Amino acid sequence: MESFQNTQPIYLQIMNLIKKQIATSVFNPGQLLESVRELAMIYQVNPNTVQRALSELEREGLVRSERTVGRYITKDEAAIAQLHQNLVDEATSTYINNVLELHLSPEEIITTVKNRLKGDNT
Amino acid sequence: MESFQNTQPIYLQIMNLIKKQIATSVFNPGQLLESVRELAMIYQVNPNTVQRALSELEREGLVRSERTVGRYITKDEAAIAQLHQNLVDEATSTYINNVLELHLSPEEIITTVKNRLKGDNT
DNA sequence: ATTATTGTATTAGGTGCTTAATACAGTAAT
DNA sequence: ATTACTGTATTAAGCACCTAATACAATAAT
Repeated sequence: MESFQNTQPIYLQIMNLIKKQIATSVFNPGQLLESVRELAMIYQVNPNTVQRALSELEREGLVRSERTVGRYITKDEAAIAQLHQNLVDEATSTYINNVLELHLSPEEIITTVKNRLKGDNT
Repeated sequence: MESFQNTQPIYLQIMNLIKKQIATSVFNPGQLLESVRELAMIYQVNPNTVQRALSELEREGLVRSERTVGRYITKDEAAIAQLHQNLVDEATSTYINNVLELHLSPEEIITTVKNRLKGDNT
């Protein structure tokens, strides 16, 4: 049960979602993933779209497929730690670039983040 | 002369680009904008794509078109200030949500941002 | 052996985005 | 008046993404 934006390909959004779940141990190393058809039901999308997302994740080495059994999350915990770090770094870089382009000073950026964390505005 | 991602519609990327330029006074209030055909040359895209982006910006009240003269940036400086604030808020919300989902604590978020600002990693 | 599940592949159709090629009406300058 | 520029509109084509409907080979459980 997930909803997706229409401004970005769904298969990319699913990839990012699963990456986050791997990086935060929602899926544990070596764990068997839900089947393509199950995930398609959960996400309310076509099985082909899930297949596309998982194939890309496999190409990146984060999951591997056992042809008639299912898909497993990688056991490589170092790779998972690296994934987590990359996701944090990428998000941070994107954000800092954005607000620098909006002419915020480093001090203003810090206070902006602090204020948002205080207010807990989700 | 701009390059765009292929994961998001170009007209949306152009909208965001122009919004930033309005919010940071690259374009001043009331200023005449480059023509559709000029912008298409600059961005290396089809005039129709620029037209689409500018139409949406007009719908949001940020530019207005003088039918056979050109397009003007809004004179409403309060609206521009509001635009700037909205862009900052939206970027910050998106970022905080992202890193919270990655299980970073508020303290870790602050130090991550500070470190990135120190390192000046663009 | 049969049944249900797995990943994978194929075909067809629909939609949105982008490009290309024109065209038109109105303004400004010569 | 002519010329060159505006925004705007239309048509056709191509492409990526998504869906729907199947199908197949291999595994696991009964």
